[in-house]
Amino acid sequence: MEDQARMMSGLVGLSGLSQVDVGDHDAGRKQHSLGQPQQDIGDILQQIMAITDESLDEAQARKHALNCHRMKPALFSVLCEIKEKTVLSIRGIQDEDPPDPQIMRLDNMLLAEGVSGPEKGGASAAAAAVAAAAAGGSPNDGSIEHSDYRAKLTQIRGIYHSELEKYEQACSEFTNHVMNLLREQSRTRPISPKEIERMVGIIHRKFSSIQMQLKQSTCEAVMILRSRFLDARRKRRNFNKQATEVLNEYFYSHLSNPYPSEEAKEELAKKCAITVSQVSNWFGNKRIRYKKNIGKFQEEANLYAVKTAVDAASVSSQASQANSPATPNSGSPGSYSRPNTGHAHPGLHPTNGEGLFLNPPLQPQVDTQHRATLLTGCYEELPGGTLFPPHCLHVDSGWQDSTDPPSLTPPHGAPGSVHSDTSN
DNA sequence: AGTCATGATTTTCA
DNA sequence: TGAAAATCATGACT
Repeated sequence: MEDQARMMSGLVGLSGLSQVDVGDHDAGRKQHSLGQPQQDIGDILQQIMAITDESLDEAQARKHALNCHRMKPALFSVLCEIKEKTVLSIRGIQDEDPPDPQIMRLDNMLLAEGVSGPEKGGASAAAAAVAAAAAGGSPNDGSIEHSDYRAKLTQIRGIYHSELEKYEQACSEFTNHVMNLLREQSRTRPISPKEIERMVGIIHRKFSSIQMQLKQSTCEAVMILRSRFLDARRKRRNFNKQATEVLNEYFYSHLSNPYPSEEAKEELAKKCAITVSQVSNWFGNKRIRYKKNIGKFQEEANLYAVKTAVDAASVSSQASQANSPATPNSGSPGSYSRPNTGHAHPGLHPTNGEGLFLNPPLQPQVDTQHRATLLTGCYEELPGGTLFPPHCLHVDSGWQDSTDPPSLTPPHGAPGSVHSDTSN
């Protein structure tokens, strides 16, 4: 019996080499309950402590001695019996963990943001999504910001993958190490495959919690990057002077119907080096602000009326010199006329427009030579020196349907190269 | 710091 | 779905 106890203490000591709990406590407890004197515990502990001082060779030799001990088979069977009675330590352990919803959420998020998943599609898709969300920002530095965003996302992606790889490598290394250890120990004490499995599960759970932290940090980083990028679109930059002029020219020359069609918006956007949505914003703001305070915009309106009239006159005189003036604005290169005529925005404007305009023919229509002439003539007829009558607007019902198709005015003084100063 | 102008966003509506 | 209206946010100016 003394031999057996010594052997057991040796076994416990050996198992102490591993920092992993492999059921040694059960053995220790059982040993105590088998009636061993209390002081033996002290001996065992001493041996456990002593084993750390032993060299590897000594430990191996000791292990070998234990394995060759004549009582070893007997001890092994006793341990098996003990094990049988203590399977409860294994019982109740869930074999299969349901997938953690938190990890699933993080995974989905990382996939959507282009951090995990296929390299190319993911990152560029996310960048495209952000680009789309940021539509309305300046096209110039927008591309810079997009590339900046992409670069940062790639950086995050790189760090995430390298860290993930490290974790996975460490996890598999540690798992292998523990499994080898357990397999080796299984020669001296009973270790069921299920126990090994359980141990592997514990290790994987530990590592997956670390991975979750990594995923969480990565998600946070992407969110911060994203919010920073998207916040940039709120940063307002004034359009440059030329862009404002172009927009104002269109607005005041189509004051009767300041609703540019999609094509016109695209043309304007191109001319002003801004996006179509910015053009829409501008017209939306302009209409509402003009309507709210017509008086304030009177001077501006006059200014652009004169400007467009003068430009139209000069354009038409050039055209008459060079060509037949019969159809001065049709089909000529640079013409901004649109093919569709009539109601460009059916249903968008109130239908009660009849009689809203006190002087509809006075609308500055500079699309044709005749209209330009008419326009300049009209100014003289206007009383009180008011060049641009605000009457074309019915405040309650908005703008009347124009008899004139919404077309862009000829590119008077069109800026060949408009640069956004904003850099907006 | 206060004010105004103006581009962008959000809400509401037809 | 696009426009109106309200609101936010920022730049420029004083």
